[in-house]
Amino acid sequence: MTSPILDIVKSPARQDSDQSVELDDALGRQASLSTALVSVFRGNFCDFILPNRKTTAFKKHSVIYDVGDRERTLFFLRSGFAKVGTIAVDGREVIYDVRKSGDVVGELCATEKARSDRAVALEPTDAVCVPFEEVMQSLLQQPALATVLVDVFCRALKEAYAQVNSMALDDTVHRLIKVLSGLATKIGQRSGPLVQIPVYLTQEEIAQMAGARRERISTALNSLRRRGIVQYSARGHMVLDIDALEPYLP
Amino acid sequence: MTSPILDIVKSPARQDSDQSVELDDALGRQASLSTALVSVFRGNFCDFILPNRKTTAFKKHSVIYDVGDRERTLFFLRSGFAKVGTIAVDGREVIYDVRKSGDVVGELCATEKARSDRAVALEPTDAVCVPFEEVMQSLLQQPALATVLVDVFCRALKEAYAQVNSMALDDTVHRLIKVLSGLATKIGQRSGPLVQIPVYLTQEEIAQMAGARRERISTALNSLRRRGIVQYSARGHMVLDIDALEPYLP
DNA sequence: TCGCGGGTGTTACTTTTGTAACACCCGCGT
DNA sequence: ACGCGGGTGTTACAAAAGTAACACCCGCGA
Repeated sequence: MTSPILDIVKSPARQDSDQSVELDDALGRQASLSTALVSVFRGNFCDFILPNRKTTAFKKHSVIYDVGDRERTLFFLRSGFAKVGTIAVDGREVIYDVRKSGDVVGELCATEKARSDRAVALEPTDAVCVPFEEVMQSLLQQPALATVLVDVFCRALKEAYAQVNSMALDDTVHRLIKVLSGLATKIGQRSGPLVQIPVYLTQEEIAQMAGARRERISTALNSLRRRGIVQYSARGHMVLDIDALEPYLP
Repeated sequence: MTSPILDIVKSPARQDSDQSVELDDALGRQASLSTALVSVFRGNFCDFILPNRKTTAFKKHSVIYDVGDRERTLFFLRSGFAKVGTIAVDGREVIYDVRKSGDVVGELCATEKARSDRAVALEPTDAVCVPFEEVMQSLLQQPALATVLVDVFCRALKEAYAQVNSMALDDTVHRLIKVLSGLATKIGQRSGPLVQIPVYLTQEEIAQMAGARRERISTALNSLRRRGIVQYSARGHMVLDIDALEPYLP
């Protein structure tokens, strides 16, 4: 993954004063505003399910599980990031969500024999892999954990519905804005009015999240940059100005 | 709700031989091919949660719960049909799903303080209303029920993702086809190669399920009728020829 | 019985989106 | 050092979807 920032920053589309801002990992690592998936490591989930299990390391871009897989296991992310989505028969890709350490991935196998979705590591990622059967068994011994599991599903469901809304009602630009602000609240690292997205996502991937063509996203992104809503940090990571973003939101 | 069948059947768009077929309630009521939401009445859910509770009757078109509601209760449908969806600030509506007796409705309140969705009875509908708290409590006493609840959420999530796929990848006609075949498998009543949809849905509602304008749905529906995929029964209920439908599906 | 309201069918027009094609820039490996 | 490949920016053009407007048909209630 190269980081063609200079290209972007100097591109003909640039007309204003957004210097590539200096944020990278400088202010990062502080409280992210994640509200997406409950951290399954609180609520004793870790105490019950995770101890004495080895974590598996996934390399960047490696497939954690894929469409058609028949193994039924949940992945508890301990570090890194993963995109979850699917690939249609014709090869076109859709991304439902990006998840980070503390989130679960692979929940859908609860009702499936063969997976209909897939997850791919966006960065080097460590995960604890637990067979679905064993998750359900620890639920029998520790019923309070059910709350956590229900919460995981419920949040995912709510977000999926939000995505349906956006696709049904919004145009490309507003879908993009929702994708970006979703990323900001889920995995963003805040510093003042700016939020940095700590993973590198290609325009193609953003397009797959927004349900639009990459070319449109490219144009929309530049229009947002001219309005000061989007910038790029030194490492090519996106930085959002949430104050500037908010007025466009609902 | 009027049933303008004659209008439809005799409309200028008609060019072939689809007589309004005689099926209504004649062959109905037999095993529907529902696979959508697990019947929560199996698996002892009813034994534990539902006995000694009164069922509430909802009139056709009455709102079971609405966007913004702060009460947290699940509704276990015992008869009838309900659409679940939402209304945007500008009034535009989106429908996520149609559910029938045996299904739950209102699950989303598990993580919300204020509901972001709404459910409306499509027919006179009876439901057992159970506060979410009590559901979780019976889970503590009867941990095996967790399987059922997880299943409910997981199926809803899987279907929501399918909807996202369709909106991202399909054009209007294919989205319509998926909506129809989804209705067929969820609430359809089968008789031979034909499946009847036992609720009356306006084109507007179908459009809200497909994420498209009513006008397009009207046209697409007529094109499907000319191809023999869709017919109307005597009471204005849709009837699908699943054999004719299948080739268009994936 | 007359008119109204709701649902449907259809069309001309506008807007949005997708498609195709290409140029550019960069970093990397040969 | 050079070229290649991947990611980005941009445009002209074609296709799809939304908009607006209207006609029709029906059932129902005044």
